[in-house]
Amino acid sequence: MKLHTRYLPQASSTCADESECFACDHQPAINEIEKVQALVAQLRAIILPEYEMIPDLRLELVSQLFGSLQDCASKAILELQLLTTHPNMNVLCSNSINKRERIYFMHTNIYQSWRYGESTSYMTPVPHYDGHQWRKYGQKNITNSKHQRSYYRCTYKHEQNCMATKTVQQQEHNTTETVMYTVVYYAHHTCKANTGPALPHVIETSTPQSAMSPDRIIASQETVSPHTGSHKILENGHATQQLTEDMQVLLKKIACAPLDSDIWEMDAIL
DNA sequence: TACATTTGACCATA
DNA sequence: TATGGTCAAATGTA
Repeated sequence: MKLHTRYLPQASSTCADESECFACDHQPAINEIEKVQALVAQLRAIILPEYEMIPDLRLELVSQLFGSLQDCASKAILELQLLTTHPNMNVLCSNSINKRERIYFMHTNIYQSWRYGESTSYMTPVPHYDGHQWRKYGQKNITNSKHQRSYYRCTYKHEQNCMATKTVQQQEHNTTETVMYTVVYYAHHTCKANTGPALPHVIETSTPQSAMSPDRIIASQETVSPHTGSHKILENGHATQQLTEDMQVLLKKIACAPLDSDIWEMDAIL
């Protein structure tokens, strides 16, 4: 897409109308969402081992729900960062730009290349759980860093010519007790990750292009050992498909469950 | 035995 | 030449 700058007004350094401003300082909100992410990760670490003892549908469902929580938080952070860090985003603050012009700008190269461009980095306590299947192909010591950087490519690189890669590196200084990792994604997945017999021990987070529909959650599967972090594919064939269909029914039931219950009982829904 | 990870070597770039 | 990214053989695991 070619950028047409004629729609871009002079950037304003101040926000004329905060109620409609896209580019105010959202850092406090980002900080709070990052806390939520850390807490969810800790809660998952407590709960999932318990469900490991009961190998039924609930383990998969709980894993997916945790993944969805992380995904929501990550996308919220991404959107907020988008509106606070790009030097041209203050265009959106200008009082002289109308809604149509804003929409146009958000489809231009400046916005799109930054939003979906060469790389996207995230901070997360759970770097392996992003809803895609990755294969580690390298690990390097990085200068001035005591932690190694790991290199991953899409499992379907050769089968489907998917060029998505990512790097994972533990952060030097963590502000909380939770160990945080910097995950950098390069390129986008062009593969269909649901090929092959992958039964979900699914945890999905931080997927830049992911959608939150139950269909998307089912289709995007990563199998990860909760103890080693290594990726595994569990073979189940027909049983996998049946389980997946059951999961979709379950998710729909839960989606329709009353929200005003004092106690959220999965057994009642089941 | 198949597939994933590890790790040293190689390559590109600044 | 140092650094970081990728390759591929060796190794590990289920």
